[in-house]
Amino acid sequence: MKSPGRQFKDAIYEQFSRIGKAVSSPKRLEMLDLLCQGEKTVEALSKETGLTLANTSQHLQTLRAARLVDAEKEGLYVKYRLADKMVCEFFRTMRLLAENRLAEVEMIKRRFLEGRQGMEPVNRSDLLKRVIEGGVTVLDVRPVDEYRTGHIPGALSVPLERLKELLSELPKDQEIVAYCRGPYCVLAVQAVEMLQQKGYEAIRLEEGIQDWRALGLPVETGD
Amino acid sequence: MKSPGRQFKDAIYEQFSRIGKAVSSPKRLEMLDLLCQGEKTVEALSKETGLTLANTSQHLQTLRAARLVDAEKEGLYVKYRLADKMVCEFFRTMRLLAENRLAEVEMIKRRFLEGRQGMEPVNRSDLLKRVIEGGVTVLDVRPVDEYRTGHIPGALSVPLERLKELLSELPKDQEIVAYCRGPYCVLAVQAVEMLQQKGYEAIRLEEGIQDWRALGLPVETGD
DNA sequence: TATATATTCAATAGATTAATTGAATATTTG
DNA sequence: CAAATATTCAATTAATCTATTGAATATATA
Repeated sequence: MKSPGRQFKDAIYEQFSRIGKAVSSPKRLEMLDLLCQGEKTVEALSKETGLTLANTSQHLQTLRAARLVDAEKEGLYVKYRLADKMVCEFFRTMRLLAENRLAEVEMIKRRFLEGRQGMEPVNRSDLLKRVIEGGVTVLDVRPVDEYRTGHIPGALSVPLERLKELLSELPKDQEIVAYCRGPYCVLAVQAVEMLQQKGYEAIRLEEGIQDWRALGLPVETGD
Repeated sequence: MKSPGRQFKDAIYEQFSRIGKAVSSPKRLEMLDLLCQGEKTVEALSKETGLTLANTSQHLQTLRAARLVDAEKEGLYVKYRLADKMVCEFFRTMRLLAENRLAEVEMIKRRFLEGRQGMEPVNRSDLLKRVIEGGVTVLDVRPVDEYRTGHIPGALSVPLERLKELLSELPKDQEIVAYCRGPYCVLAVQAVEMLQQKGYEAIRLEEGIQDWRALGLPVETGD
């Protein structure tokens, strides 16, 4: 019936579509984004995404079937991690494509940030330069384990939940730059809001550690 | 109910998943791959993919809804093309990810090539070098319009259907290297089979023009 | 203006997928 | 060994997607 060439193509694109199917669900994409920050337990992913445990587990198994993530049992927990650094790059490419092609992404972002943190449309490359050159206090407001996996050199680890208690240790005379997982993580937004309320001059860096790395900038690991 | 942060994330990843859904169908992936070679009419894509016209049109509209392709009516035909060069890069990243992570891809390829063209596992970088340096006759066996959109410098345009009639113009004393759209296009495989039957020393270059470009090599356009 | 051609639209049936729920399994801790 | 915890499995329902068919639209040609 079908020519050998046709059968071959069908089989090949069928395989490619396994990747596509894996990244066709919003929740799975959110999980991949989170896993780009480092390994996570099912429970942690469940909390972050707002899905039930069973549901989270099922999505993770879909991702695993597409060979995008690996699972390993460690004691009572199962830890999931990206199967390859390439997955992270792929996700980033997809993210950039969506940002470039889908006007809705920019709109949703703008609507969310409206009214928050003074709405000032920061000059991003200028802010990046200041972060690179120093002279500002850089806060990494993600959970500690994500900080340990990789952070901007010189950044202080101040997880959002601990920000209040650590406020006293921050310099009042220097501008504070907070960053988190990337443009679609709200941790830094919340941190900046709190800091501004307390009278600090604080600003958010949209870039996450993946973007930082993609710019060819050095990444620090450990404490 | 949902926190603003949660609503924001849901909306954003929902948008990202539009891209994922678009590339979750084997046939749509095949179409994207074809469109990476240049613009095509609905009819042309229908013939290449083996889908009915109505079906092809529907898939193209799905791709257009995800803003991956653009359509333009030209006379009696509607021409579809990639909405952005980025789409091609994204597809390539996805292809490479699938090749790296899904062992099945390599298996399917091996099974198809088994028994054909002597099965010799060519040293690919060596072959590329010979193509770059010259000393071999390079044939582009894709349709002429794809050749015009971009081809390996110095390659001769010999569409597979015209290969038989153009045989006499090929040098018998030089090795012939045939290439087509890439590793999952069968045109070059068929060309090499025919050439070998006719007594030529012919070999297939797996790389398509996208891979060639990604290697930073120059691309020639026009005739 | 009538006809042919290329494409799209609309309706349908069958297949696949996601969320939900409750039960089952496996590991650790008391 | 029993209880607690983390994860997975299985079954169900609702929603979504794909392929198919036949009709409708739009452009070009005779």
